[in-house]
Amino acid sequence: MAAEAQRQAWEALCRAQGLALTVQRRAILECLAERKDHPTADQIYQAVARRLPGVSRATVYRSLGTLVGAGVARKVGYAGAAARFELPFERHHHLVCVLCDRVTDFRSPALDRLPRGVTPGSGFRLIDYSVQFVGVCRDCAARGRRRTARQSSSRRKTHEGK
Amino acid sequence: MAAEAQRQAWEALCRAQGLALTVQRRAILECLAERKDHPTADQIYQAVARRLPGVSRATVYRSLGTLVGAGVARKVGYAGAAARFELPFERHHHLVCVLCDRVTDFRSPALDRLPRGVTPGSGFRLIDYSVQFVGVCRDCAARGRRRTARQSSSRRKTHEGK
DNA sequence: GTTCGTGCAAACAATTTGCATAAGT
DNA sequence: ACTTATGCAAATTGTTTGCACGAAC
Repeated sequence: MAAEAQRQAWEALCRAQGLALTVQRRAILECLAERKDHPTADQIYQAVARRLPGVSRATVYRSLGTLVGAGVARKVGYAGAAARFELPFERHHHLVCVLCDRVTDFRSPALDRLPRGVTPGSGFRLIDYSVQFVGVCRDCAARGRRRTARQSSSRRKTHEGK
Repeated sequence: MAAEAQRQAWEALCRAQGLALTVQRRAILECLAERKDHPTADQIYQAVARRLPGVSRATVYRSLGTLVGAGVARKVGYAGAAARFELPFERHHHLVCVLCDRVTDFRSPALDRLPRGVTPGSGFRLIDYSVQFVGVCRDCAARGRRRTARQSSSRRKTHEGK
């Protein structure tokens, strides 16, 4: 697996920008590397806390901010909902569920060379782009739900079960 | 101007779904129709409150939710930041600034026929899609800012001035 | 030894909710 | 009349911050 390569890549990135490689940051990055869903900051906190009891939620939020700023991690998700994170590997796009806010990756060769001649003009400094498909995910559709029942999110429990 | 047509369109939409056309909702929709930026719920609240003193922030949030659910309005914006809203007119895409969270419309014929053969498979019920360009907007680039100085947001003041 | 990062607790900001009242249809 | 929205206030949730201590370079 390319896990090792991936780790080295982010370590290099951090060092290049003078970011200290603390245990906490490593744990966060490893957490992101392990899961293919797009955890919220709080979910990451919980995962990290399992291996690293005593971490602070603040640290997770702060680190995520730093890592995103450094380009090591990426922030995705639906506006108005909790931010979700991922490691920026190969280009892909996102399916966002308006009901549960969950994000699913979506790859499509057809969409991969978008910015052909597309220059978000007038001084906009492009960092990244992706196509966002908004809709209702399979799970929510199956359950026939309607409202954004904002499933008693994080803070303590780890819902969003499978 | 097509303003009148637009208004009739959304009134029809609301009626079709049994949504009451209250003064508040009208005000909200008119506010959205008037401005070309993508106001946050709170900014909408403030605009509406100017013409309709006494409105409640809760009403604005609730109405926006309802309207989005009915397809009369659309929620856009950057994950983790305050949600922003717009009326869903002709297809367009968004430039999102990671520094100030502001959203700018971006039209591009090249991007308009995206979902050609693109089927976000496996049970995902597509409602809408758009390309999100993430980066630094001209203003922020000019100011050479760095951090998400989360400009002492809304609640009372109306920054984001231009 | 500095500088940068963490933990804690508290502050903030964004959004939601329960309930009684006031519209809308 | 009946149903659906509003206003108010309070509760939740998501995220940020100030400060003293501890860890990386």
